[in-house]
Amino acid sequence: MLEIEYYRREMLDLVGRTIDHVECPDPWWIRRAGTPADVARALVGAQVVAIRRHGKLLLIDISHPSTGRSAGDGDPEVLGLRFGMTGRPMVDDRPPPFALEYASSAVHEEWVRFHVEFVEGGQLRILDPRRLGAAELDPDVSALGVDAWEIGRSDIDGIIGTSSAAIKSVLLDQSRVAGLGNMLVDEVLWRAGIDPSRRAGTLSTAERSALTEAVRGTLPELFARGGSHLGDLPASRRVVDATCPRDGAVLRRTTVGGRTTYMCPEHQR
DNA sequence: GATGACCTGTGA
DNA sequence: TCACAGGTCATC
Repeated sequence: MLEIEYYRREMLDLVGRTIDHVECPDPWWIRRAGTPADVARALVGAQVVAIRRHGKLLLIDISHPSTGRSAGDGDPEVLGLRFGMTGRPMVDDRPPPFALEYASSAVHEEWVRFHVEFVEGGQLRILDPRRLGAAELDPDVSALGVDAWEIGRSDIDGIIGTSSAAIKSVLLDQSRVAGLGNMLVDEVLWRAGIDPSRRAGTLSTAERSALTEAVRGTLPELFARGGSHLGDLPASRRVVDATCPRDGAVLRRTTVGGRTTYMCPEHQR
């Protein structure tokens, strides 16, 4: 999600431009939006009005000044972009501002899944080697939970509810809280001193406060450092026999919610 | 709520 | 050669 916020800021240059041409070399990548012809029909002639983010979903607000029609008559108002793990945008041929942890920084033409050219010049290209991302028209933002960046202490009880699932699974559930991925959740739970496999509903009031503060502290801090992989429990420690930077214990590698999980058996309980 | 499939580049 | 990465979705 931190990466998506970088992308959002990078793409702010597109605001005000009018879409002249759309290419969808990979129909798989736009499957949610229909066929390449559907997408072209929906986007060409539209103007980029704003670029927002909710969780991991990037939202491009568009208007259709040339048609003279008002909203609500069927024209899409939002283009949604999901980047998955390996997707990244290139704006006007500028490379993304940083490297991804699990993806090559190379630019292969065959990795371009989505390509938009603008009347005023320049273009937006989405590269996604592993094809985990997707484009979507008018995505249902209401299906997503509160944005993790905006989370407050009062949100936590609603997020956890009466869930008996592992707290890690709950935090990864985008419909409860949007924006936390596998590595960020591990980092947050490590900071809060909470075992990822703990049943969510069993968290005490103090633990819920610690969890909230961990989320609120971690996101701005790691954003400033440059990405999700640069936490105190960084990607470089997600290896066998790595030790906890807090107490020196050997980190445990487990599976929680179907995801590889690193945690400290000494201080996460 | 839990599990596995899906996508494919990467590194052992 | 093959396990693994993780966000999302289908299925139980």
